[in-house]
Amino acid sequence: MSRNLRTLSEKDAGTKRMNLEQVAQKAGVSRATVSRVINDEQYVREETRQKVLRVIEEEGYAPNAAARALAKRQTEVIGIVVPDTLENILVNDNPYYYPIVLQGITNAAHSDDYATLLWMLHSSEDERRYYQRILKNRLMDGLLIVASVTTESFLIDELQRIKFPFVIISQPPRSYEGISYVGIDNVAAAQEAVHHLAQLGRKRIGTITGKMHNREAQDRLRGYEQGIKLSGLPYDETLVVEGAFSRDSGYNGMKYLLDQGVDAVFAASDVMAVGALEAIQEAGLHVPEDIAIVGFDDLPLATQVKPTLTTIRQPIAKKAAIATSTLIGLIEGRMQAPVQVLLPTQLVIRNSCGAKQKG
Amino acid sequence: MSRNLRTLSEKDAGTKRMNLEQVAQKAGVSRATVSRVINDEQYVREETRQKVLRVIEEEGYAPNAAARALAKRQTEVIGIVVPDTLENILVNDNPYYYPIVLQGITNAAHSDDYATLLWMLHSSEDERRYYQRILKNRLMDGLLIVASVTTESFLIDELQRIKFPFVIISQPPRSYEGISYVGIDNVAAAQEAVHHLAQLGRKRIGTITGKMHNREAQDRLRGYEQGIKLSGLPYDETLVVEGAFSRDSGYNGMKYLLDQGVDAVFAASDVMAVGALEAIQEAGLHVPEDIAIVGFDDLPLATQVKPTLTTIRQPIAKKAAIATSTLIGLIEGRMQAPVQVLLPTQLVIRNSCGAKQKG
DNA sequence: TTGAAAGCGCTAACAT
DNA sequence: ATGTTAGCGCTTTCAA
Repeated sequence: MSRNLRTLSEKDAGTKRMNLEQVAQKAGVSRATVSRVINDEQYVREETRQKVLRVIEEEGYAPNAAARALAKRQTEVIGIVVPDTLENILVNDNPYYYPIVLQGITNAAHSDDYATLLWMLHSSEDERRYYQRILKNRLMDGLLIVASVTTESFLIDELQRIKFPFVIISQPPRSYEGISYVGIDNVAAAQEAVHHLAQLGRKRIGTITGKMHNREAQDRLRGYEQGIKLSGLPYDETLVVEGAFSRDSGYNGMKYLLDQGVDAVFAASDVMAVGALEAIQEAGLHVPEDIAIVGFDDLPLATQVKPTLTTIRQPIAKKAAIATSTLIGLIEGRMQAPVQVLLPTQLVIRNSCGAKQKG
Repeated sequence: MSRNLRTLSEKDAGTKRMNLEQVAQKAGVSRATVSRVINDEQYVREETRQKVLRVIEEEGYAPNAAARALAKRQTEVIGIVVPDTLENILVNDNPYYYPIVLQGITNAAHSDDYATLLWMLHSSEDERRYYQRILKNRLMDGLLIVASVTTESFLIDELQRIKFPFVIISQPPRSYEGISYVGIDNVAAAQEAVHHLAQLGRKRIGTITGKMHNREAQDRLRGYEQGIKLSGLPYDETLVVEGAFSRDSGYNGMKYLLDQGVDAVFAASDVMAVGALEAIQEAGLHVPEDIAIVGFDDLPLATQVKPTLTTIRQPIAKKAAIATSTLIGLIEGRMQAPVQVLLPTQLVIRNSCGAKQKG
């Protein structure tokens, strides 16, 4: 016991921080005044403010976040929930997504002076426990959920029940009404991709979808259908094959589509597009001459393959940033849930679709 | 003003949480007893404990983290500093590293009931401000620094000055003495790689290094030198070319080494090894027949190229996990700084080195 | 424009 | 084994 005490005081020896009280004394004012200064409130005489500011600067004072959070009943911390195990992240072959999302979130959060608590699911842990741990943590004012293939419904239900502010990054399953999210318009994007291929004269346009329990996969398929119909082509469901967003599934899906004699393919992810590319080249065919490809995401990968990939670019960082400011708006009462945002995407034309004349 | 108040109370309507006091009342005990129960302390009669536990369960009570942190002067939160901009992360072509590290950290932290605050540098912000923001945040008990190519010396100096617990993931520059870190034994690893090539009969073994201001790059080069000498080969510095860990630099480095007539190459990263592979194949030569390659990292990439890459596997997640428990040990006074750990690596033999007979 | 004082929800002596 | 009490460092009325 006494040992613990000694250890603690020794540890703190060089670390001991000032508190409001001490700053107030040094500056010859009350704690309330110092509090007003650090919170940038009005009704502080400029002279007084300067005096206090000088002491703060000299002493390198920084307020104790826990005390502030306790008094304000607000922590200025938001949580980031990544409901995906590392295995999933790597298997999806899209390791870029999460770093970009995290960067987008922290960026936006920090510029509003919020810190971010990171929650990642790990494979050894069951989801229930994971979500419970998050829910028990009272150090957050709100939650950002990076949607995944796994089902975070328990978490969402709980959050709704206790009326805790949260925003989902990506569109949630259709069954969820009235929750806030920021996603992209997958239907419109896929439609544009397919329409583009049709405009280039392709007649038998196939598609390799994502896992169909996934909302984004569903919407991209819907966009494909609409694109086909709007282009005046016959809709042929034998040209639709279910993939899983991964390279392998793109490769295998393409093998199937080759048998169907397609002259173009819309892959619901760049990674699958690359898999498809391999299958085509292995079959001795050429892209885009024999078969045109359009992918989805615009990963760095898209420019690293030959031919470079025509693809749909989605604004990942922007999505994350908007979700973050939305959450903060919700927390601070400046916005009312649900806030639902769908961001536009952009068709990036490179060499795999044949729109560009070579040489 | 009154509007704000209304908004607040409305918002809290369904959210209002119990506090210790109320739990104590419901259970007919004092706050101290409830506190003992939730902190798993001894000296609580089993019967009492159960009674309290039941109320907690019924009411879904969870302690307020801010209040607890204030009283304990400990937050049970550690910070993760990623002093790399997204641009750097992507340019390094190793997007796998960070997700794995983050997973390793959160994993270990959560199992000790610590939460993790994530700090990422963004390109629009200067490093100084970034570090200052981190240092001002008083919501953390310690810091994990994911070492990078950029210089985090300001941060490290400050942390040392205020005696704030921190651990670096990867070996810091040699100029830092007495700080805690968890890295891998780069020298031994590189030496093993080179020795392996020599054992296979290779005589002119070149190397493509990382950026030489980087400690890991330096150590891998040192390991290369030692490996050459230990194998009884003449050390020839014209066989050393500086790369930058990126694919392009591997490609270009290999072009140079081809002119030097090497029969093997040790690339200080898998990504560079892949670049080198391309250069070799472009020159019409074969791997491993004409030139053998050993890489470093064992990324998923290593098994996705043809031939698959013989490489040094480093335990990234383990490194992160050990750094985390070390930090927590430091925070809780169970360990004394500096704690310096070097983890062993493992040579993974695949097809690019020629050790395996094909077919 | 400033100060006094009462919390915020919890922990940790100290008593009992 | 349990209760009492005094903080932890800040914010926020309220009064001056």
